[in-house]
Amino acid sequence: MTLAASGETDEPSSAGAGVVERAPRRKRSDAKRNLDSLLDAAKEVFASSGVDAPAKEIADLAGVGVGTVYRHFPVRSDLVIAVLQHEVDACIEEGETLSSTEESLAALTKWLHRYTDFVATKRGLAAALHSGDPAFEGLPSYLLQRLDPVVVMMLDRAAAAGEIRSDVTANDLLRAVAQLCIPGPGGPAYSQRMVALLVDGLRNVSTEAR
Amino acid sequence: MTLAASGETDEPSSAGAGVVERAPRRKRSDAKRNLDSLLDAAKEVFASSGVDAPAKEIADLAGVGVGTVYRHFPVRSDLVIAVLQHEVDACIEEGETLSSTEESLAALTKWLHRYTDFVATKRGLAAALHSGDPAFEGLPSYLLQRLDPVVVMMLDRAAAAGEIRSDVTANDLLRAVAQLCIPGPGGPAYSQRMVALLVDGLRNVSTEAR
DNA sequence: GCTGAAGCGGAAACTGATTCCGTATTAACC
DNA sequence: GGTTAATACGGAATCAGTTTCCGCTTCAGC
Repeated sequence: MTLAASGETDEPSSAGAGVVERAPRRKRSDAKRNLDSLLDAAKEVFASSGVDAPAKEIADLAGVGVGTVYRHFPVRSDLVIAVLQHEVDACIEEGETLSSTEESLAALTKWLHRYTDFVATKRGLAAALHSGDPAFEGLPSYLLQRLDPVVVMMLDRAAAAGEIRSDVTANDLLRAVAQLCIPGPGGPAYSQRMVALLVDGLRNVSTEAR
Repeated sequence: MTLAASGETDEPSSAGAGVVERAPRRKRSDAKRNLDSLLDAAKEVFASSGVDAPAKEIADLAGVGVGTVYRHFPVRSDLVIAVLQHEVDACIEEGETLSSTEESLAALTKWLHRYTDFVATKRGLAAALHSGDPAFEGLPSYLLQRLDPVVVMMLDRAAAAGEIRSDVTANDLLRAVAQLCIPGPGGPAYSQRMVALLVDGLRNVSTEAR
């Protein structure tokens, strides 16, 4: 986790071995307040105007200056990640749950549709993920890094059971799904249909690369 | 074909019935020259810097002012369409050829991979298609409108032969393929693999919506 | 050659991102 | 409760790119 601005703990960590160092002073309370309002504001603005909403809009809603936004979150993706954190965690947990309660293919399928819903539902997220905009550089790698383990697990289990081909990686899948979630006419329903098609392709063992 | 700035013919069309009208004067030769250099320059810049390259870059290479770019091509997508015209035509022709020389499923499959290559190879095109940027608004609809007929034909033929499910439209497919062509690690090879997966899903009749 | 319509160039206005720095606030220490 | 240095703040300034606009130039038609 390389979150630039997350809260740390309140306690200043005691100085390292040997070197005589002044204990770092505690984080300022107004900074903490601002960071909180910023996160709240961002969540709201992202939901209504998308993750690429102008920085000023977030700053205004949070009642701070733009400078404060950039100080806490030097790049846009830091802010997006901070806001999405919990939802991503929930996604991971659900993957683990499905894995342990469902048959291997069903678990994978259900989870992919759940993930599709997650990505397709966050305004501008899918587009940002593939925009190539340096402001969002950190996003794809963050999601991949977080989600990869669960997906690998589900994928391996289903492949071992012979339910799906084994020449597609978790990375491939996560990226493809997110691409199919880019909004357009048809809304999330379109994305779900295309993901279903992809999953059907996954089940087609006959054309597997060897 | 709703190309805003394409060449028209040299001859001013004679006036309509009844109304006495001064014959419109011929298009100025310098304007034609500029339009040509603009198209040449755009083709080059699009190839090297992507379809979202700054207007100034194109203007400079063409040896004209930015104003001239905007006069001929009020929105970016007009210019992109003008540049892609021939390649799209070629794509359509190839679809017709494949249709008449190949077995139905093979024709569809080959064509989709050919289309994948086309989209994945034009710098920034796939991203622009799904960017939602108003500057590119016209692009998706142009491509859809041009390509839809051939794809519908191939799709129908394969569906009639029972080779593929019939609950997926040409529109669905074209869009999905273009989404999977958005560049990233793995290059066009990734796109081709994912399109192959999608096609495999298409062949899976068992889960077809009824 | 004249003339006015058509077209030109590039400066100006605008939009949003990002940096910067003088000022305000705070934690720590007395 | 006062002092001080570190920290954080706000928003003006800067920057990059798009888009508009208008005085000047060039061309087609005569």
